Amino acid sequence: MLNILVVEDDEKLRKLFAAVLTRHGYRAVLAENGEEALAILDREFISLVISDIMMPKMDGYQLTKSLRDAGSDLPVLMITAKEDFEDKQKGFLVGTDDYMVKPIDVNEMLLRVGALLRRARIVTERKVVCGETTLNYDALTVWCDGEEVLLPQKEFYLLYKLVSYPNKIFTRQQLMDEIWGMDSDTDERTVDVHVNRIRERFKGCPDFKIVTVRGLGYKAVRCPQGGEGE
Amino acid sequence: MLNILVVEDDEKLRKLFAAVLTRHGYRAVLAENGEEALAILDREFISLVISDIMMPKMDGYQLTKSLRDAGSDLPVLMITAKEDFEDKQKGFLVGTDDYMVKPIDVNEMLLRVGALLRRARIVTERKVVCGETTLNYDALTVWCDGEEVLLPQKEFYLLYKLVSYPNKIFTRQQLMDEIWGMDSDTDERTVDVHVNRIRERFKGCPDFKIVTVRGLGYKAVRCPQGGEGE
DNA sequence: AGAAGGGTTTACACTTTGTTTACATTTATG
DNA sequence: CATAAATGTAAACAAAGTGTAAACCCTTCT
Repeated sequence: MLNILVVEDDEKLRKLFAAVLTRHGYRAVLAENGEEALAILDREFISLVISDIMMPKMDGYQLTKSLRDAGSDLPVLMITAKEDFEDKQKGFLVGTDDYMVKPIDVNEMLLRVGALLRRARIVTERKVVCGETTLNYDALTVWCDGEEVLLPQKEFYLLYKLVSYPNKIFTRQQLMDEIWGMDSDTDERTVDVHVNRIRERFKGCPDFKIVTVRGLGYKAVRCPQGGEGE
Repeated sequence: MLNILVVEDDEKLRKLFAAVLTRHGYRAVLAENGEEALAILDREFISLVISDIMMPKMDGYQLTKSLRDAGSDLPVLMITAKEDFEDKQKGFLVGTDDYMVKPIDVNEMLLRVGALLRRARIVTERKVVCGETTLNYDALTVWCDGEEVLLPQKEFYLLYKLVSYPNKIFTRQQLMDEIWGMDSDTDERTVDVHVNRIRERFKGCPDFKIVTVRGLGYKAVRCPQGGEGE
């Protein structure tokens, strides 16, 4: 499922967009301004941002600029009012990928979202390769040892996160925030259980291992491969 | 060899596209505007059109419209500048199949060309083969296991869609949008019921399987066959 | 060694999601 | 017009995924 972050201060619009996106198989994540958006981006895997320009606290330009400055190439679809439009260079100079002028036609929005996602997917195939093993984010599958396994969502996202940043230690809290969402009231121990399930499932896989870092959390390590001797 | 018609008034771009396409095994046919393009289409067998929107004499919208009015469903990949987008209805309503926003990334272009051709082939051949099984779009029939079965529309289209893109996961919503239409108010669960009917009907068929991806949707997988090769 | 503080494992309960069935409604067909 | 076929709806049912808790097992530190 693709997560789309909608950054819009007008509640009505926000809800409208969310409804439309949800209806078309995306998951909409909502923020009222750029600050909130950045916080969310920090902890959730977002595939595309739809952002208004005029907003309190942090506007769309600033938001996009922050993203680009941080080296992200997340696609951004900007929403402008006609009035804002005068300084249209501004928007694109900071790295917007596309824009729409209010009033928004939701079908147009869907088309643009589709086109941007297609492009983004082309540029960044969402796969992680680790030795002979490949994780396919879109299919929730792991190709390992000659067969493709379909994982449950939580397990997959957890594994994907860990394997995407090999050797990086994640605290349980970080993992919870990212995969369960900030406002989940699930117990931290649950992470352990899922790690256990993943370990069980891939105990035969020679390419990676999930290592416990006592007192801190977990990390994935790539295992050096046996073209060499044992 | 597939012929691709490039309609672009900027000579530099035209040559760039031609070079890239040629290098990847297509034959590029060039036109400077819509009028020229139509003339060429009249006398050459073209598989796909890549057209700029803004051009002298006849623009991309008009070209596409002429094509569609003449009953052609040739795939058209439109190239737009961001500014063209103002009169948004225009582009998509006349039947563009996909679009790219300038500046064009040629790799992206190739991928989109590939995708469109693939889709077009499915559309024009109007049948999909999967192992020993053949789906015939025009007759709504499935040749499987030595006999031809006529399916009800919904069941057929659903199956056809899934089998046309093996391994690709479709959300219920995507399938609804495609087969029932965007503004259908039919319940998503209905998809399940049809999937169930299809499964029941083809439980003996060894060539494909419809797999549930919990929390996401459905996908078709081709079953590796004993003995047979590719 | 023994206690304390993690971490792991297991079993189970609960929730969410998908499947199946029966039936009502609509649409095609003779 | 009658009948059958196709489709949609609803409800009962089944299963997978997920979370909780408790028991167990290490490591570390005094």
